[in-house]
Amino acid sequence: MMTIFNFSDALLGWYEKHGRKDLPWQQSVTPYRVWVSEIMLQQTQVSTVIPYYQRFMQRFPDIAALATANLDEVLSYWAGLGYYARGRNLHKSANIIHHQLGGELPEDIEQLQTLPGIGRSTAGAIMALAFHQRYAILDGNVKRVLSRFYAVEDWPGKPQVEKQLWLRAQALLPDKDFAKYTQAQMDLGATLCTRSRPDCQNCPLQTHCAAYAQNNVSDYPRPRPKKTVPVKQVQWLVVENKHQEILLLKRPAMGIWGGLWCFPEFTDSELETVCDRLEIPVTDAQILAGFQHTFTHFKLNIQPFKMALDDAFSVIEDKPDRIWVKIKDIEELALPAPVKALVNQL
DNA sequence: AACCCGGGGGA
DNA sequence: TCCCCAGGGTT
Repeated sequence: MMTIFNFSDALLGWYEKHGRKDLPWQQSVTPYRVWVSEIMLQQTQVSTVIPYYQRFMQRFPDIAALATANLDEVLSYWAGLGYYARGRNLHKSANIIHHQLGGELPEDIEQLQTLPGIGRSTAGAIMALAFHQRYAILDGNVKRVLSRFYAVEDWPGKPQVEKQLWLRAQALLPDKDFAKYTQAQMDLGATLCTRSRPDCQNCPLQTHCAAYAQNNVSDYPRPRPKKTVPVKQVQWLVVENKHQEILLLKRPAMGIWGGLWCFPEFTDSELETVCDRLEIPVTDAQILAGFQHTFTHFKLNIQPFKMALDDAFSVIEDKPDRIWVKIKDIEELALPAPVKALVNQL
């Protein structure tokens, strides 16, 4: 008697033995806990997320706590995780839920996707993990697994390819155990069908994996087309007053490091112009060690300077987007990684 | 140094 | 509808 290979059965069987069941967001599961974890897990690996998740849930244990907190505090809990729009959107969505949707996450995929920060894949994950409904996800793990399983000959980020992968993902859904199945896919991609050195010998899908049959698993997924990245130059000014406080400016909500605190930044301006703009006296600046910060789309060459204001300067009061802060209190603030790195050098 | 990754917003 | 953007971590 011939049996047909069943993808979801194979995956679920593997999950029972080898899947992860002790992640923080798998304990006392609620839609809110699933939601926060899924947002943090966008672009970010489990091991990085865990400590942030613990701290975040301790401070914002439910939707009401998050909605009523101020955005700066939310961002300070996000600082270091990257992609700060996620934190802003999480806060914005919590407010929409708290004030307009009766305080609970909607149990409806269309409505979930209207909330800022929740796209199709995250909505699918919430529907499956929190509400046990039959929805597919298509995160990086699933894209990698399916690209290999079907030997997909194009970059999975390409819109046309992505569309096909969604269809595949939906076609493979089981008819029950949606939460387990969703977790199983993520676990397989994260722990076994990894980008480098996948453990094909222990893979439940090995017998029907097209890439494995071709003996070229590591050629999938096909890479993103390359682009050359521009290098940008920027100067940062570390201004210290007589109270050993540092001047930080809040960046605009849009763009790089939106809403986070940074050193005053300039590119070509004269020091005099910069001081003028900052309403501080022109003082000799000392050059500090430069360093580079790399993004996917560009590189940033950062040249910091330090300026110590003399006793004659009386501190101008803080404004909403401008603050004088003691080094030891700086940890409380939402700072991008290279700012934190420079602070640690001071 | 190259590569990875969900969603928003503008072209 | 497509392309660009964003940031820290891993390899």
